[in-house]
Amino acid sequence: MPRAGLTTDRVVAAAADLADETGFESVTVSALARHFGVKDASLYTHVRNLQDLRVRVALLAGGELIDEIATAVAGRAGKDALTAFAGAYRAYALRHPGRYAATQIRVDPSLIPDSPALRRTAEVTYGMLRAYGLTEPDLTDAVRLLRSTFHGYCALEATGGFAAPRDVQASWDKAVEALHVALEHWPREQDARAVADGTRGR
Amino acid sequence: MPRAGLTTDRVVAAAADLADETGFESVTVSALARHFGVKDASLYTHVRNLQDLRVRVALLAGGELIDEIATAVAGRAGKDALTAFAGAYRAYALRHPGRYAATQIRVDPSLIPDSPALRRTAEVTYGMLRAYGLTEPDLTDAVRLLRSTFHGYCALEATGGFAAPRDVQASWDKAVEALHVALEHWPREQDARAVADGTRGR
DNA sequence: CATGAAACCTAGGAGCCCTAGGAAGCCGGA
DNA sequence: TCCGGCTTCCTAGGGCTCCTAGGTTTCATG
Repeated sequence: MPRAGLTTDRVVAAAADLADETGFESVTVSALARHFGVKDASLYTHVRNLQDLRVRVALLAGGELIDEIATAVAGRAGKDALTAFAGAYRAYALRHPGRYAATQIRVDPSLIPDSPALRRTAEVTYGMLRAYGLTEPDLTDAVRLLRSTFHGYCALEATGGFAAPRDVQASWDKAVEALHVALEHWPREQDARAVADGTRGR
Repeated sequence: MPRAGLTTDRVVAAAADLADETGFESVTVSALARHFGVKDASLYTHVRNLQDLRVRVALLAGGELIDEIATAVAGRAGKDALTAFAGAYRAYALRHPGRYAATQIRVDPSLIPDSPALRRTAEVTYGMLRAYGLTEPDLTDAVRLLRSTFHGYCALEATGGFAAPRDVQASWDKAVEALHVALEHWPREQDARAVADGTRGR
């Protein structure tokens, strides 16, 4: 019987495709083995276990995502860069729902430095914000705000969270504009004082 | 042998507690049966299947969440209401990670009208935004922006997405302030035109 | 052609979801 | 008090999953 010619990369790529088709949660060693016409035990030569497979898919997807974002942002600045970043981000999430879901798993922090994708993500994101003239810690706060909104929007959209009869693309564009406004009028110290005296718990 | 005295409500409540302790994904019929000292087949008297159990946990958590938010928002308006809403939202997500994760599952749209929690969520959210003077479709856009940011932030925080050495609570406070700024300077039509001529894809 | 390193296999254990049908507790009314 | 009858909980079992141990086959290389 001829061999399937499996490698770790081929297995991971097939897992990513399967995730996009049927959902990241339903990516299973058995289903993957069926796809290759192979017994499931055979896959454990190329992948340590299911967790390892998922992490590999996550790193693959994270790299693809930041590559597309970096391409879209290249040569742009300020609002221009922000809308390009946002567009590329959501486009990837819609085009590759399973891969995108993979990027959200909790990954062992010890192997984060091994991944160039995560470092590049930080570089591109902070670079995009340079035009807004923020300094630490506001810069980190702004990055967290953007990541949260982008991810939250895509996650809610993916799970059917936006039921209202309003075009989702139009809402997205408005949200990006609103974020741009927030970045331009970023709350500084004197503004923060007023809120601190208000209703915040601590 | 005395009976365990199970009911659907008790099973769902135990599932929610188990979710908070060990994660929503690891809530299993078998584990739940062990918790009650009962065979797993016995639970199928009270719950149709695992999917049904998860939906019930989601509806329970959604109700609890909106109740706490409504209590926090009551009697407040504008920025005051926004910070109260945000604080109650994140506090629930941190205190009940498993229940909160449950609220994010995709639920059959046909049984949404049965759930008063979802209607109340819409009422409270739209009511909170009244002070900002927005009208449709900006109102829906703003609701989507807030939900996205709140959910995205809590989701990223839960999966360890915020690695930078910056206090997460402080970042959250800044994000809420930034959202308030965005709502006060909400981009209107004349502003939108400038962006439309810019880099947006379509 | 031999040999060593892989890729791939069979066999099997354990956990999970779920169904079908039987036994046991608990309630009402006679 | 006793006796149906309803409900709860059980045993039994099938199917799918992850994963390990150890054997066999394929393939490249000397």
